[in-house]
Parts: sequence; C-alpha cells; structure tokens
Amino acid sequence: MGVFTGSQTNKVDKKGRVSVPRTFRALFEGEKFSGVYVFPSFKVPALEACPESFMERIVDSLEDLPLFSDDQDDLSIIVESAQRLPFDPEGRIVIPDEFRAAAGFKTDIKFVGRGRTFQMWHPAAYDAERGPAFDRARTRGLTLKLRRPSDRQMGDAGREEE
Amino acid sequence: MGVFTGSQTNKVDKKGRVSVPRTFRALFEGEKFSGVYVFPSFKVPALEACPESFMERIVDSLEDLPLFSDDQDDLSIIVESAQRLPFDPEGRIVIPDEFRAAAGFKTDIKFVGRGRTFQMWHPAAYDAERGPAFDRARTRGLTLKLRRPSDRQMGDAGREEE
DNA sequence: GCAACACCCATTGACGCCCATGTTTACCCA
DNA sequence: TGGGTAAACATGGGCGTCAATGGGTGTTGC
Repeated sequence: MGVFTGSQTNKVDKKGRVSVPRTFRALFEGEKFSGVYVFPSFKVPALEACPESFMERIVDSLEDLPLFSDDQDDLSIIVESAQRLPFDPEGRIVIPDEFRAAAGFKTDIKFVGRGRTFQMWHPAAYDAERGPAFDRARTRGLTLKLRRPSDRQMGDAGREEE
Repeated sequence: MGVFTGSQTNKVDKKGRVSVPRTFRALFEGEKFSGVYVFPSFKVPALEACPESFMERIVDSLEDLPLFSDDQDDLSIIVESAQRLPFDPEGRIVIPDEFRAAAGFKTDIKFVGRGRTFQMWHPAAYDAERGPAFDRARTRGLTLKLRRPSDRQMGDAGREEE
C-alpha cells in the first residue's frame, strides 16, 4: 500500500495552485476520488491531508464515539472543516484562501509525509516547530516498540479484531 | 527472508550515486518497491536504511502509540525525514545533500548490516563510534535472551499462535 | 456577461536509463 | 594446487524523459 514519507517543498503560483509531490500522488492510484481531503490541524499550524479512504476511516472512527458526546461533537470539526481538493491534469491542487491564512502560506509549501497522511507547512513554521523534535527524540532516549510483522497482514482496510 | 549482515565500503560519484552492496540488494527481491527508505539515526551520526515493508511496520507501530502524544509526535520525525530512494538499473541510489551533511559523507560510504535494517556510515566515524562497542559488550557481560524458534518459523508472515 | 475554474500547451531543469569500462571474484582446467 | 579465463559487480559519463512550473484559453455557473 505504501506510506507517505520524507518532505518536499513546492511553489504556489498566482492562481493558488501547487504541485503535490509525485511520490505522494502515486499513493492515490487505487482511490475512487483523484484528489486530497485537506483540513487544518488542531495541534500545529499546518494542514493535514489524506486520501478519501482515510477520511472515511476518520468518519467511521467518529461513529464509534458515543452519539451526542462532547468528544464526538468536538472531533467532528475535522469533517466539518475538511475540503475536497481534486488534482488537475498536472497533479496540482488549488489552496483555498481560508487555508492559506490558517497555515500562513506565502510562496512555498512544504509537504511532509506522516505515514497514512501528510501535512502541508509554511517552511519556516515547520523548522521552528519540528526542528527541535529530532534533538528531543535523542535526548529523551526515545525508543519504539515494533509491532510484530504479522500484525498487519491484511490489506489497508486494517480491521483489527478487538 | 534473510538478514543484513557484515559491512562493505563503496564510493560516491560526482552525481552523488553509490552502489548498494549486492548482498544487501538481494534482500529486496520480494519488495513491491525496488529501493530503500533512508533516514538519519537520532542516536548515532549515520543513516538508517530499510525496505518498504519495514517502514510500514514503523508506521504501524507509531499508530500504536497514543494519538497526539509527545512520544508519537517526537518519533514521527523518523517518518518525516525518511526519504524513498529507488535503485537505478545498476543497483545504485542517490544520496540527497541533507543526508550527506547529516552523516558527514565524503567520498566513501560504509554499509553496515543490522539484521532487518542496515546503516550507512562515514568510514572514519564508524571506527570511532563502533570500535568501542565490541569491548563494551564484553566488559558489560551482555547477554541476549533468544526467542523460541517456534515464534518465527515460517516466512516473515510469522503468525505467532500465543 | 462576468468571473471563477478546469483543461491544454510550452519550458526547463533534474533525474532516471542506457551503455561503456575497470576491477574483483568465482569457476574451471591443467 | 595454481594459473588462467569468464562472469559479476562496482564505477563513470552521456542522453532522453518526466516532474515541476508558468501561462493561455475554453467552459461552466452565477
């Protein structure tokens, strides 16, 4: 299935268009909708982006929360603010003005892979926010317990049988 | 499935290309993506490299951590900094400039097997850093508790029936 | 009718592919 | 067992292709 990794910075033209990196676009092959779902992160000053299949996973997860609960209400903001942005024939998307303001985009957008999703940053904002993360990971002596290889054998649907 | 073992030093040409040792490349046979995922180690001055299947394992393991937790956030730097480097027809990869600087590469790169992954070192840096490791393991009297053979008997699918 | 949007075409610069060569390793035979 | 030969791997460079970018034009909706 592949994952979003690494980062790449592309330019925004006068029309507000920006090319989604080829390596990211390649992961949209099997999708019904050729484009991305984008919504502002509520943790960092950046945009979150994902394929349609992942957005459906979010919606499904919201349904698992108690109906009318505060959590469900608050987290639904993701779906409410998410925009569906189609690729043009050259693989570009148009960034709506609300998003430009929210993420502080100027002329460049940094695309950052996050595994099943990717983010879009103002380059300087990324350096300020994420730059320390590397040193923090080292000084904190962080380790990662690897999941056994068998644990995700089935397709990306990834139904874990709780 | 085989494991990455031993070490070998190859040269970087003007284009920034370097041949991945044949013995390492052989372990990428069954992979969907013919190339390596590379990211800077946050423990030693070297690059970590692995096949796509292993990178997906990392991504899945990150999803096991609490969403939006500090640990998950800091460890995500691995995925964010991991570059997807395809093999050319001769089995070479191109080392991006950021990585050259991060690992201090000059004209030679030392490939070091690490089991499921391998590392890429500036030869001199490796000697300085890893030279003492052998003695350390001996003087500390390190031991390793072996996993039962049954736990991973079949291919990497490795369904363990606890 | 106007404005926004979607598609089409052109440019350029980086990257992937191809071929050529040197060097080492492995194999074969005397 | 040693030398010779052939195959495989590592290396170097030229060239074509594709991704990113910029702009123009037709089309649709208000």
